[in-house]
Amino acid sequence: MNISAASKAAGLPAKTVRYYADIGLVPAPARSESGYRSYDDASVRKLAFVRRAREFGFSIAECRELLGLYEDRQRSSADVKRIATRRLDEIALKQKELQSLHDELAHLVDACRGDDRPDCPIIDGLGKSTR
Amino acid sequence: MNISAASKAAGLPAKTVRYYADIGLVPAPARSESGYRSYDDASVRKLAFVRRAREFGFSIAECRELLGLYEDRQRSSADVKRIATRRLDEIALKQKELQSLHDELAHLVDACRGDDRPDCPIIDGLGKSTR
DNA sequence: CCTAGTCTTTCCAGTTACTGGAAGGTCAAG
DNA sequence: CTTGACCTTCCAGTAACTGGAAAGACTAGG
Repeated sequence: MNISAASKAAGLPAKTVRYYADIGLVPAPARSESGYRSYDDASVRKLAFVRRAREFGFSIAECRELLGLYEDRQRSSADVKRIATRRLDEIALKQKELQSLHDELAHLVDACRGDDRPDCPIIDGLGKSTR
Repeated sequence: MNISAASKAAGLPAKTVRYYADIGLVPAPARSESGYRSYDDASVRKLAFVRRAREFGFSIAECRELLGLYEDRQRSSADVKRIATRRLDEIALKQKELQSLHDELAHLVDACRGDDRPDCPIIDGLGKSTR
């Protein structure tokens, strides 16, 4: 499988696939005689695993950790749960922040007539410091 | 006012205050004889305005736009409302994504015993492609 | 067999929004 | 007069890619 087929199968841009090998996140793939990278199903699964983990917001460093656990037949699921739970806490925090952001901004937008007059509650609201 | 007083008043790190002038987001401040930057209340207000806008998730480019409107006595509040509403839509989208992320991950964590056995639903769940 | 078009390669640079750190000048207190 | 806190500039690094140029490889059509 050449890089574009593999990248399609994994759901990642080819550039990113190369990049992940460059930084050693995944092992460098075998090469054809002419130098083309060639991928098998196992590498594609690993790449897709990383894509999913990235979509879950895990950093590259965390993906490295998770991939290690993914490959380690001896790993305990406690390790994985610890990492995932931390991530879950972060997500919850982000949700709260986003909610108050949304509420504040929505309030400002509501208060704005949106006409051609220079008087604007949004601008005024942004100007008011919360600190 | 020297930079550290101004940065404290605006709620930004001094490095960031310098940076904002470097990229021309805010005008370069006056200098003392010895070369120290000196700020007045108006500049601090502008910096705080940017901080708030950044906290709302506006990009530097959008802040530039908003600052322009902030300073333009002729601007219509329709312009501002347009930008803020777009941002609000983005926030709502982000919230939805975060929610499904949270649900999926929470489901995996729930299904995980978190013991020392190598069998782990989180790892398995990440491995399963959604595409 | 040639050619056009699509892959693929490497490498370098740019993105976003800062942040860290070194080397050195300035200022106020004791 | 020396210490220590501030200030300056400049260079480099971060995260995680993304874009693009230049050049080699492969495939199908004529």
